[in-house]
Amino acid sequence: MTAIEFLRPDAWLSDNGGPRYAQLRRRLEEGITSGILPPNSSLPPERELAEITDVSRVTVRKAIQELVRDGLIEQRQGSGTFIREPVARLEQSLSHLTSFTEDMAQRGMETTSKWLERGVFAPTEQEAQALGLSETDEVARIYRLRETGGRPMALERASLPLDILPNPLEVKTSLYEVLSQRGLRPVRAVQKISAINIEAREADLLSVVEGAAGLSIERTSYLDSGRVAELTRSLYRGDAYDFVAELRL
Amino acid sequence: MTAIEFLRPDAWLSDNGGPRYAQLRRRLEEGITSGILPPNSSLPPERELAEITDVSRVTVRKAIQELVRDGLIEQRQGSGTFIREPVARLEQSLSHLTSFTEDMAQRGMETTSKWLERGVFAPTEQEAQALGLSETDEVARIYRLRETGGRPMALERASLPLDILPNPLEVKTSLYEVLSQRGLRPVRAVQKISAINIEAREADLLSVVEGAAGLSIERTSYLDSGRVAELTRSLYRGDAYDFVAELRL
DNA sequence: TAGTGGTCTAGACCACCGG
DNA sequence: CGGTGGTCTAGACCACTAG
Repeated sequence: MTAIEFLRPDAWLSDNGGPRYAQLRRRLEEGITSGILPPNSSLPPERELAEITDVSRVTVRKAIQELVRDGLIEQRQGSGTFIREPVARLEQSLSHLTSFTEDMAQRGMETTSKWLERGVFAPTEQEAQALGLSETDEVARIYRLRETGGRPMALERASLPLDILPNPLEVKTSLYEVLSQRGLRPVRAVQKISAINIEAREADLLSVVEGAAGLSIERTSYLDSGRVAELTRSLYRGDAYDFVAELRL
Repeated sequence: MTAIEFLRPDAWLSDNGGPRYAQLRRRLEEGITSGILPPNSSLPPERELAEITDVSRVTVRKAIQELVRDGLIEQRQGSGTFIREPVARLEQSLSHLTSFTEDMAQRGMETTSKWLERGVFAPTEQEAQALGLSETDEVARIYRLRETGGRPMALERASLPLDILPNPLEVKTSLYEVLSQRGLRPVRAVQKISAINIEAREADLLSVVEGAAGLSIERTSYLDSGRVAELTRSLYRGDAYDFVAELRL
C-alpha cells in the first residue's frame, strides 16, 4: 500500500470521530508506527495532502504541527516534510557526579561540542550570588551545544570563578578533565530538575520545534573544601534523555 | 492605562518585527509581567482583540495559543480568556524515598486525591514483568489525580502485587501509610525521569493545555528483602514541580 | 524557476457557558 | 438567548530550497 492510498479519507475520516485535524493526526501516527510511512521518507506536500484527505490546508497543518512538536516528523521550509528517525534515548545517573564527556566515552559514544560562548565576563547577579563573587570579580563562562553521534543533545552553560578556571579557552572537550588536572574537581553537587517547553532560540540550536518538552537542570557543584566550584544550567532534549535516580528511605 | 489602550498596535506592531503573531504574543507577555493585565482578569474576546490589534482572528489565536501552552493564560470555551495566577513551584527530593502525602503534610499543605481507578485487575505485560507476576496472578492498582491546595499537581498510577496490598480500597490518602501498617514499606527505589509533552487526556485531568511540558517518572520500589513492592508511573505538571537531587563523586 | 513550507486574511458554522 | 472559544474553509502572498 502506498502512502497516498493509506491516507485516502474513506478509511478513517468520519463525522463523529472528533475534530478532523485530530483524526488526520491519528492516521499519520498509525502510518509512522506501522511502517507504511518509513523513517526519512517524505510526506506528500501540504497542498497535496489537503487534496487527498479532503480537508483544508490549514487543517492539515494543524495535524502536522502536533506531530512535529512530539518529534515524530520534521519540516524543512522549501524542502518538505519528513518522517524522523526514531531517537535512541540515553540515560544519565542522578546519584553520581559524572562528566558528560566521560560518561558518553564509557558507552563508546563520541561527543562533540559547538561553542556558543567561551571566555571571561562580568558575572550576572545569579552567578555572583551562587559563586560568591563580588561585583568587581569576573567569571569564566562556557556555553556550548553538546552532540553525540552528530545529533544535538543538550545546551550547557557553565560558570566558574576565575581562580578555578583562569583560562576557559583551555577547555576543549571535558570541563571536568581540565578541573581534575588542576586538582579542583568537584566532589558534590546539587541539581534542580524541571520540565519546560523549549523556547524558539534554544529549540533551533537543539533541532527541535519550539514548545517541545525539555529537561532544565540547574547544578551547583562543590569542591571538597565546601566551596562552590561551578554553576551550570543545562537544557536536555526530552526525546533523547532519561535521568535515573536511586532513592533510599 | 487600560488593557485595550495597551494593546493598540501603533505602539508595538511593526513590519520588520517578525511574524505578527509573535509580536502580539510578546506584547501580551509584557502586559502580564508588567501587571497591566493582572491575574484573574479577562482578555478581550478574540474577535475584539483582532479588531483592536488589526490582525485576523486566526493570528490572534496563534499568539494566544503559545501563551496557553506556557501556562500564562487559560481559555474556557463559552466563557473567555483569563490571565492565570502564577503557580508556586514545589520541590521534591530525589534522594530520599518519601511519601507524597507525608511530604506535603510536613510543609503544612493539604493533599487530596481524586480516584480514577482503584481495584484488582489482570496485570499488563509491563506490570507482570516488573512485579514478577505470572499470567494468572492479579495486581492491585490505584490511579489518582493528586491535588494540593485544590490545584491538580500530578497523575499517579501505582501497581502492587496482591499479597502486598490485598485491598486497594483500604488506601484513603497515603499508600505508604497503609504499607507501613502492614510492615511492608519500601526502603529503596529506582526512578527514571523524563520530560514529555502532555497528551490531551492527561492534560484535561491536570488542567493544563495539551502539549504543556510534564515530568514523567517511572518508579520501581523494593522491600528490605529485595523484592519488588511497587511500580508507579507518575506525571507531574512541569509548571508546578522541581525535583532536587544531590550527586556525589 | 518551480515547488515547498510559513504566514495571513475574511468569513462561516459549531459547541459551550452564563444570565 | 447572546457571547465566547473551537473548528474549518478557500485563497493569497512571502521566504526558502533545490535543481
